[in-house]
Amino acid sequence: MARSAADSSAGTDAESARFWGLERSEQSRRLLTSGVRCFAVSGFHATTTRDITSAVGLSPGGLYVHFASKEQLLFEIIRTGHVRSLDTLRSAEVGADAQARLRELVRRFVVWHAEHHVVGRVSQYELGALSPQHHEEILELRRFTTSVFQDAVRRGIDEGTFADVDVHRVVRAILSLGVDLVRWYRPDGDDSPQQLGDFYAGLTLRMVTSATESMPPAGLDTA
Amino acid sequence: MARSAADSSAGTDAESARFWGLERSEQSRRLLTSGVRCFAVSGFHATTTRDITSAVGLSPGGLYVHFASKEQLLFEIIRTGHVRSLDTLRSAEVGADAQARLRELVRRFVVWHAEHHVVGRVSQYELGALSPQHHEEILELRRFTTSVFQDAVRRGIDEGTFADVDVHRVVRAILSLGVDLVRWYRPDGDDSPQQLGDFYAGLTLRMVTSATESMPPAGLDTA
DNA sequence: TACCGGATACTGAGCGCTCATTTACCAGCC
DNA sequence: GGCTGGTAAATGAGCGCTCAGTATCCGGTA
Repeated sequence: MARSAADSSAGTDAESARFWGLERSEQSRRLLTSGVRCFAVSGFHATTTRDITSAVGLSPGGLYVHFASKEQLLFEIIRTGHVRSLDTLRSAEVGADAQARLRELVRRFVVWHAEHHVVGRVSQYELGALSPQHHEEILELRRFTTSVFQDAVRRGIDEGTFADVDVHRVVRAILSLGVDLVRWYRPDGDDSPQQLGDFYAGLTLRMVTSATESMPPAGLDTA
Repeated sequence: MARSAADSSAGTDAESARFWGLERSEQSRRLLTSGVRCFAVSGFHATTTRDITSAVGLSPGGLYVHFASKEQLLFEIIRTGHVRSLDTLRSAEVGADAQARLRELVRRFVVWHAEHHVVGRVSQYELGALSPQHHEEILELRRFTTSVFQDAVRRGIDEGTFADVDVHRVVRAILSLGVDLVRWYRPDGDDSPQQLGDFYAGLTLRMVTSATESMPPAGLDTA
């Protein structure tokens, strides 16, 4: 059975510390976890500082001992979510052939988003509530993620393992499949994160290995 | 060139009337269109009745002549979005073979979400702001959409045209690709809605026609 | 051991403000 | 003269955040 306790990345204290960072105080981590839960359920603007703090037994003012503002708390959540997701991609083996490489990347990306679908939902849905500076900082992290996949696909094309697919389009499709998980995934559903990872990795490989059909070039309308 | 004026489904008065419904007054339709724009940019809770009404030259109270509440306005937007999207699926030819059928469904679904990505974003992202009753009503519409795709895939499997794929999983992937469009699609990007429709239709067919790899059955963890 | 000084964590009242909605009123118009 | 579509002002609730004050802990000192 899937580890249902890990679905919001705060199963145990040790897990929580590893996820949010060892340098943060336990109370800070509790507030982050509470924020994740509240933002995921109601969205940033509909959750109050009272909601967040009362869930960890603090009064409203207690939040400002640990964070400068509600928005800062959101930013720490979203940044950590993106960094952790990127970490799992970075720690993937590079040595294997292009097919194994892409398979592993997709698997990791999907597994991460399934296991951390609550953090993921906040990271994807509440971006618009960030300040422009914070927003830009997150977009920078995303460009990194995108380029990891693009490099993997390009490598397969160069090697001749993959068909001559449109890299941008295919990578966008791969990211869509992973990202959209956070919208519908439920830990009590039929699939474990690993099963979904395997399944989507299979889909992805079919996307890049089958022969390219005659596809109109980008920039021209077919109509 | 893609019809950029139609990207929020309110290019002309006639288009607007056809989209929102002929029975609605022009001012109502203007408010709906303004609501779409505001909700898409800032989200439901962060947009004020002033934002919505001032964009059409009304005072805040003017909204309540046409809608019972801000939530009701949101509901009308989301309901209409889902109904219109479903309409395009329903009006697709049934007669052709399973492959042509699925191709056409995906194409229509993708084209609709690209052309109406602003309405689509509100429909997908602001569901949580609806009242429980309204929320449930939307979920009902979604089940319809899902079953249209499921029937199409099942038909291909029964006919022997498609591989013996997992219908639930594949359809979820198809819906993910279409739905996630509203998150990233920009009308000034490289792809027109039709091109994306063709591209994703191609991906989808590869998903269902290639041989099934050895995939673990759902419900058991691979770990 | 006893005491002190200061840092840290937190409380909870409440300020200043904004919000959705209501109400009272008004102008055309069939 | 009521109906429709609108305004402006008022209402009351609730928001993020501040701040004066309290509790607790800890190292240094004698």
